[in-house]
Amino acid sequence: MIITLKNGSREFENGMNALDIAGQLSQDLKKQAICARVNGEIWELAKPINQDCTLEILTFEDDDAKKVLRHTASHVLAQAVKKLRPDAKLAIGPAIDNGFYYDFDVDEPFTPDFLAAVEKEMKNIIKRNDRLERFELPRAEAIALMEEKGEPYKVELIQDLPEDAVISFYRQGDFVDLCAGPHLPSTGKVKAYKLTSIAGAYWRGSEKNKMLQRIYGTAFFAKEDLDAYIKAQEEALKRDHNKLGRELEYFTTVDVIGQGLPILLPKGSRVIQLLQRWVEDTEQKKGYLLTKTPLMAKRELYKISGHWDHYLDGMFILGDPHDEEKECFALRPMTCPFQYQVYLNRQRSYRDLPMRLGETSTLFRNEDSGEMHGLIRVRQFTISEGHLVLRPDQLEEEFRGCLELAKYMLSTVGMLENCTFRFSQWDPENPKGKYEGTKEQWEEAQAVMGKILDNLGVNYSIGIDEAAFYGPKLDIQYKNVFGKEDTIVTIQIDMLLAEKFGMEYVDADGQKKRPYIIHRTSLGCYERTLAYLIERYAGAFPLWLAPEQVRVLTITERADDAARKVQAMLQEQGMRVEIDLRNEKIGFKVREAVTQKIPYMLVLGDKEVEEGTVNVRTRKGEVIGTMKVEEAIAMFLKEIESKEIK
RNA sequence: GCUGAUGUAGCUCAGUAGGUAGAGCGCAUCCUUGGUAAGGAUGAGGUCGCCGGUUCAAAUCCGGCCAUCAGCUCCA
Repeated sequence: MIITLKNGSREFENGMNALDIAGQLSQDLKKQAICARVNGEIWELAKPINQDCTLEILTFEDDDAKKVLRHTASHVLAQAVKKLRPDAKLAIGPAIDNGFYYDFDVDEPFTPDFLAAVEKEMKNIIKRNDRLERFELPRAEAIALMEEKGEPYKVELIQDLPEDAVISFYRQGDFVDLCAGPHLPSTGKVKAYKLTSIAGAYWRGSEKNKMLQRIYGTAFFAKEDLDAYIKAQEEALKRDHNKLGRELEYFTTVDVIGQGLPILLPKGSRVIQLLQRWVEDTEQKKGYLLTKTPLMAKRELYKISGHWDHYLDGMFILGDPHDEEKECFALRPMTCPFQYQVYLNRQRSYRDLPMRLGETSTLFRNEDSGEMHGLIRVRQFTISEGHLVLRPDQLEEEFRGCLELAKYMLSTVGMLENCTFRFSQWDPENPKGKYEGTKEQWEEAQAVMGKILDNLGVNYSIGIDEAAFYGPKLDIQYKNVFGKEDTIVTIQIDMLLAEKFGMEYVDADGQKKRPYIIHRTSLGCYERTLAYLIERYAGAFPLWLAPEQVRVLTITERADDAARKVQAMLQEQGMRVEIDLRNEKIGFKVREAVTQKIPYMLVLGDKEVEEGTVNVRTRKGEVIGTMKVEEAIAMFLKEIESKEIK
């Protein structure tokens, strides 16, 4: 058979497996081989190859190989847990980004001590270096085997497989698990691993099911890689906005105010104000009209929009929602029906379109108590909301404009390179009745949006059942330091709410027509953005966004007057400047300013006072040196103007 | 909402055989006027998250609630 390798084709004997072939290529490769990619599919090394194909021998560098290693590690974990707690029922144990987990049903929850014991037992299993042997069984026998082993969850999994599915198992020593594979040849290859945490997780991801115990872990091929990963994790957690944002006094929370209701302290408020002004000014240049609409409305508005039926639980209600006799209000969970009233204010012509409406809009959502997280998931937040009312022929051009605006915003604040794009679609099954509108309407909206995204060359993944109830979305996603992903910017096409609110325009032919609407944000939720920026910069904001840009530090009180003058000169230019006149040594003042991540320090002593200069130093420890105040100001203003990321 | 962990001074945390509390940082006052990441002394500051129970006695044991953290579910 002819095997196409990375660097050319070669002939091999029929029936050889990937490991044998690797051995013929080089002994090093054979040693490092973890699995193989045969015609794009991941294969175990031991699987015989019987026909011409392309073959890639995968080492740990490859993401797919890491998955195989980690998947095998999850089996080792399960085997160890079964040894120590034979009563544990096995659920599922896949590889995930950066690691793996396994879910168990146990009467007594796992403890950290137990985790340590499991790690130890895993070591024994790895030492024994048992081979992982694959075998297949017919459906009835597969079910019988799992029933005999007392694994009801596995039985359920088998029962849900399609009739024609191949049902495979993997055996390592005395442990057998239902599994499609592929796996490493033996447990001894799991060299560097660590169990990281215990958590609850619902069986099959549904809150209606029993909550199981999940053990998370990670595995690498080499100890150094594991250590590096653990160190990187620790470093990442130091940037956690929920810690750093409080330490640096960007925000705080207070029990008596309540969950999900953070208080923005002066520094956090300043950053958000700077972002807001910039967003509003930029949108104005892009032709957006500014609106300011109420934060609450009568229940009747939400009945029209559909929120009353779909999201009553998510709203803060003022009054008795079930007493139809009395007036009942609700705080707004979104801006759409409010901003639509601006459009509806009078009859609109096709000449009025596109109409781009923007609003810095505060929203209220009654999130479940377990959902809140620092500034990323909160119950009251402010977004750069906007709705574009369009003729069909304007849809693509305006969608492009929204996407370009969002990308400009995200790249300016330094976040774009870590964003991913998700085309959020409905679930045609619509099991919970979440989505309104007809199949035809959904298919049309998704087709239009898909075409636009493809035309714009957006590199997106598809998220099924992630759409809004009224239409599909392009969600721009961002990950926090824990690797948890949330939406930072969203651009949505809506064909339902326009109809519900009776929005129309008179076209050139005199006919009344239904406009398309784009819902969009340009920089998303300001609280969330602030959180990500704190993590992105570890609190060291670019000069234009830094709440305190410059601090003037005096060496002796003889410099106090000069320091005040310098502060006044910088403030005159619109800069945010504080002075530190305290009776402390310069080293102490510098240390404090650096700890607080102030971009620039201006040191003033007798020498500078005499010369009328300032001594400029950065938070990175770079002493730029002595210069005239005017020179320093010019340098700062240039950096502010450019929004440079240093 | 669910699972687990946590809650002691403004902050970070000590306080296991139940006997009404400690440190560092910060804060205040005083001394020190110094040259680029911590000068020194003194002092103030706590219903030990809240409510209830057990006990002669609870920060410590038990129960309920509130809040925080991680994960799950959710996220218009």
